[in-house]
Amino acid sequence: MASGGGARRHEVHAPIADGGFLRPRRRRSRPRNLRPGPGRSGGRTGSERYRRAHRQVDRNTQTPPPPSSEAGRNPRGQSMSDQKEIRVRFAPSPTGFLHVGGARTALFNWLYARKTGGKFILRIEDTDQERSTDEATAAILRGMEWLGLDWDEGPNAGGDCGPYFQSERLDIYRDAADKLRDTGALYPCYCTSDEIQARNVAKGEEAFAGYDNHCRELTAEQIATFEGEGRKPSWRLRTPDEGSTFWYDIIYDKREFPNDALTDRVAIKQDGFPTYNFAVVVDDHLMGISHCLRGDDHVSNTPFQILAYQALGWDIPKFGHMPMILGADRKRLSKRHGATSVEEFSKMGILPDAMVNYLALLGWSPGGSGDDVFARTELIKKFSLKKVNSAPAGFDYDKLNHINAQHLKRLEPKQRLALTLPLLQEQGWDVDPEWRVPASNTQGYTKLVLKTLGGRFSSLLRLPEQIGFFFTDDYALDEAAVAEHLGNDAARDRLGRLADACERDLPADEPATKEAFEDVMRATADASALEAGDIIHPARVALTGQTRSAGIFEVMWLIGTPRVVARLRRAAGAE
RNA sequence: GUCCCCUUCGUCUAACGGUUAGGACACCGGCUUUUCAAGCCGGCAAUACGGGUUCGAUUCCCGUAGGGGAUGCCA
Repeated sequence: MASGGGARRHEVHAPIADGGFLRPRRRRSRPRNLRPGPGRSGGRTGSERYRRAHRQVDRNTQTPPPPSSEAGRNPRGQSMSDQKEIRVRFAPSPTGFLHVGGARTALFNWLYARKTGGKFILRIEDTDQERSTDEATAAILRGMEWLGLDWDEGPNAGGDCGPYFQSERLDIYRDAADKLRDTGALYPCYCTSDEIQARNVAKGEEAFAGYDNHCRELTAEQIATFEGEGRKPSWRLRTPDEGSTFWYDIIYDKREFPNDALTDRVAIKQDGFPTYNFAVVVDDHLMGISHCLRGDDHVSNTPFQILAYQALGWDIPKFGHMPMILGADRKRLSKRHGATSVEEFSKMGILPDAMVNYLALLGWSPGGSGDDVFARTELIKKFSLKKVNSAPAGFDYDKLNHINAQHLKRLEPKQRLALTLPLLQEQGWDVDPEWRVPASNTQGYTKLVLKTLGGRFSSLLRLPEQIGFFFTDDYALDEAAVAEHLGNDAARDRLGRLADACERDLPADEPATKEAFEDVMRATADASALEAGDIIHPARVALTGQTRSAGIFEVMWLIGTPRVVARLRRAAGAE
């Protein structure tokens, strides 16, 4: 933990840190080498140059930007990024499936790009060799495709700023790191995390209290000793001890961190890979990212990243940190809350458009009053980063289901058919010419079946049970319904009479209309001095196996006379 | 421990410092109907707490409580 010393620190250690201003500016003699070369060890940790370099961008650490100008929200007090092309990105690390939090982050970036005519870039952050897998990358890509979040640059899409896998950009990070080593902004640290923790504990602090800047001013001898022991350094970014680092967050407005609370974080790991915090800066800059929109959990990484931009002498993008998504219990969303990967939602019968609609509503709102159901195009039209909330949002399955049902209901007949046909195939359902139904093929028949569903077409999962009895005689029977409506002689007798009437009064060789079925049904009821309902309810159970269905006369019309009669007789004969 | 953030009906949220605090989900009731949905109509339900500032605070400030995040050579 940086304490005391302040700016004087650099002076005090000048003999060590500043190897000599007469020295020719160091070339990258071993650009691929992440360790200090033998001749380098004295090297200039470069306090002087570091200070100078840092002063140039000090605007960003101490002086507030000009007040109340249009550019006032720009950390650098410039308006140029307002004219710059808008480029945003989603940068998942492939350590698992695409979960709702990541999907929402991706969505907001996508919406912003589509809204502004900017570019949406997908970058895979696979610098963690231990945890990154190809399967996870594939799963994330699948998830993105399912959601319909198409990217303009990235895997399978190409682009001028590739490669889009961080693991293929190691040279690039090395060059950037070399630049920083030259200025002394990066210095070697030989501590292991165990050692750091042990020191923290020894000082009476918590083990995870952070790095204590132990190796900040190592002498040449010390470095030589460590190297002699065969230790390899990580490279940490020197952070200032005074002042503060701040930015104007698109969502939170001003965010400020006192520099003395910042520790020197690792930029290049011992294995030569960059840390996330370093790679993200290099990539965002090189890929021309104008707006860095990400989860709220990155807020405390931002000062470090800003410092890295400054050390590199690069423009700083705008940052926007969106609230987290929590479970219904306000805890971080996890498996025990139910589905968390977008593919699970797909299996649950959620439409991509509905998922996108619901996710957009988590932390964002179009404002005003009215319906919350929006088509994708409406979402793009209405979306605004300014309306993004700063409070974490809880995930609500009820609302997701409602929005899904609404999207399902608004589908065109053609779209409904397209969703249903594969389902039919799965079940092996087909239309039989013997049925005497008003359609000659499965597709036409299904179209009619779906039409009867009307507003009942609200769940893909329930669909098979909703329409099964149209296609097969082997449909499920609701036992309670059977017991209640078909469990007595009177009801069975009525169904027998209805079957008789159907055979007697309906045309034998052609499909009967639903009106004809209704006439027969009502006439049968009248003849026995019954209410129509007394015969309709048992008939529904007999014909569909359920107490609830589409209008019964339409059902009969689509099932066809032979099957109607057979099912009625079967029920009538049941004991 | 330290740093940062958040807090409006149960949930998602709206509200230039002046509103009967609005909408959506869920829930309840009614209408409609051959059932179930759908649809339509109606109902229940909130500014976390305590102090300020102000003629007036959901809104601005401070504190408290609760929640979240960070504090990694994970991203």
